[in-house]
Amino acid sequence: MEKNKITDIRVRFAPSPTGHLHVGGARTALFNWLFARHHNGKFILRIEDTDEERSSAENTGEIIRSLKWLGLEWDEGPDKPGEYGPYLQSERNFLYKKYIEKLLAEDKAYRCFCTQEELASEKTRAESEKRQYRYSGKCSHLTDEEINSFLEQKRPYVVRLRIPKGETVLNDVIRGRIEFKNEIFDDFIIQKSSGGVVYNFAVVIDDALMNISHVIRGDDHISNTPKQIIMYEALGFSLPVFAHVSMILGGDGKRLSKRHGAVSVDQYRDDGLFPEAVVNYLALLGWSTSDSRQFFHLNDLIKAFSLENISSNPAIFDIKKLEWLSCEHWKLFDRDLKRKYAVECLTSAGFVSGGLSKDEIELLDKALALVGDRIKKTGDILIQINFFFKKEINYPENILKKYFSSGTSFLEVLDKIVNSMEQLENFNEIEIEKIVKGQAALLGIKDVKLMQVIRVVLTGQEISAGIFETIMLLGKNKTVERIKNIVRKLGS
RNA sequence: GUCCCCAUCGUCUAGUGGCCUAGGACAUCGCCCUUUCACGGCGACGACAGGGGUUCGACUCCCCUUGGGGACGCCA
Repeated sequence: MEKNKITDIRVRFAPSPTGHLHVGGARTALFNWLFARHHNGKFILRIEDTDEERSSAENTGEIIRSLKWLGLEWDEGPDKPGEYGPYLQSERNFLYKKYIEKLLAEDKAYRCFCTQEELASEKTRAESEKRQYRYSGKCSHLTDEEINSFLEQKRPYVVRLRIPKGETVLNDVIRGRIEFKNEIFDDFIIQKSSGGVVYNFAVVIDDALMNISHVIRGDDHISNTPKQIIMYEALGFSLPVFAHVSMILGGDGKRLSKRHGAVSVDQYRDDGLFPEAVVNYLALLGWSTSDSRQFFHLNDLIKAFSLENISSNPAIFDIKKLEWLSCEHWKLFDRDLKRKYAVECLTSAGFVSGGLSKDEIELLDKALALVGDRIKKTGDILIQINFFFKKEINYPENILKKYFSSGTSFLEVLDKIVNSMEQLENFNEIEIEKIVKGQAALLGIKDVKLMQVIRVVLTGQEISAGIFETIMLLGKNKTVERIKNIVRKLGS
C-alpha cells in the first residue's frame, strides 16, 4: 500500500563548501543516504556554494572525497548529472527568477525600496524602545504608480515575502508537532538588491524542483523551517516531510569546534580509523535499535535504519567508542580487505613500492593472520608488521639502553642460541622454544625475559605477536642474521 | 531580548503508564587468561535534573523552574 510513496523517495545532502566535511554533516549525510537506500530511493548531493566569499572548489572536492571515503555514493550530484540538475546551487540562478516573478504577480511578495539607512534607523529605534525589531512593512502597500516610478528611477530594491497572519505548523518526524506564530516573522527578504536570491528561498525552490520527498537535516534549521513552509505554500508546492536531527556536541556539551580535537571526517581518516567503523559510530550517534545492537556493517544499517528511531537529544562525540568499533570492524574484515589496508600502509610508509610481489603478498597475509586482533587503526598495522618487511632493523637508543646496557649481558646467550638455531635440522617452533627455554634455565632467568630480548632483537620494538610464531614467519635466515648482527654490533 | 529544540549511568542509548529493586554498549576499576602488546572471560562502580500536578500507579502524560543547545542577516 505504501508502494507509491516508497518508489518516490528522494533525499538530499546539501553542504555548503565553506570547510571540510564536519562529523555532524557526515552524520546528516549518512542518515539521508541510509534512508534512501532503505527505501530504494534516490540520494542527491547538492552543493550550496552561493556564498562566494567562503565557498571554494577545493572544499567541494574535499567534501566529495570524504563522502566517498565513507562509502556514501550519491545517485545525482555535481559529478553525476541527473534530470534535476544542475547540482551546484551557483549554477541554478536562472531557475529562481521565474518564481520571484510569480510571487510578485500574485502579490505574495513585494518590492521593497527602503534604503539600508532607513532600515538601520528602524532597527536602532526598535532597540532603544527595547522592542523586537521587525521590518515595518513600509513598502508593502505601495501603489502601482509608486512602484513604477521607483523602478523608472532605477532605485534598487529587494523582494520581500508577505507573511500571512496565523500560525505555521511543522510536523517533524523526529520531534512531532511544532507551532510557530507567524507574527514573530517579518516580511523577510527573498531576493537581494543584487538580484541574487536568499538561502531560505533557494532551498525551497531547489528542494521542490528536485522533488525532494524528505528533508533530513540538522536541528539548527528548525527555526528556518516555518519560513520555508510559508514559501512552499505561497508557491503552491507540496511540503516534503521534515526530520530534524540534533547536533553533535563536544565533550563539554558545547558546540563542536577545533578545541574538541578532530571535527572533520578527513581527520579521522588521517588518524587511521577505518571508514566502516566511522560510519557505524556515526549511525549510533543519535540512532539506535531497541535491542541496543552496536555493531553494524553498512548493509545492516540500511536494513535496520528508520527515521523513527532517531533520538531527539543532542549527542557528544566519544572517540574511545569509535576506536573500539574500529577494532571490532578490523576483526571481521576478510583477508582481502585487511590486505588492502595493509598495502596502503606499507606503501605510504615506503616499505614497498609499486605492487607487491607474490612472495610479499604471501608474507603479508601470513603476517596479518599472525597479528590477529591487535589493530585499532591503520597505524597499528604498520607497528605490527613493519619488521617483516624491513631489510635491517634500527634499534632506538632507549631500547638498546633498556635491554643491553646494564645487568646481565644477553649477548653471550644470544650467541649460543643462534648457534643452536643454525644447527637445527628442523627449524620449527617446538625446537626453538626448547633452545630458548633451555638457555634461560641455564642462566637462571625467567624464560619470558629472554623471549622479550629476542623479540626486541628481531623486531626492534617491544611489541609483536607471539615470539615463536614471529620467528617462524621471519624465517631461519632473517632470524639468524638479525641475532648475529646485534651480537656483532654490540659485542665489540 | 524574542522564538524554538533538548534533558535516563562520565559517554551513546533501551524504555511509549504497571514487565524497572531502570536493560545494553563504550569508558573506568578489580580479578582471570597470558610470552610483550592486544584480544578474550568474569565481576564491580554508575543514571531517570528539581518541584508541582494527572493517575490506583509515573522514567514514561501535563505545567513550572533550572541547565544545555539553536535560530533570529540583502550568510548558507
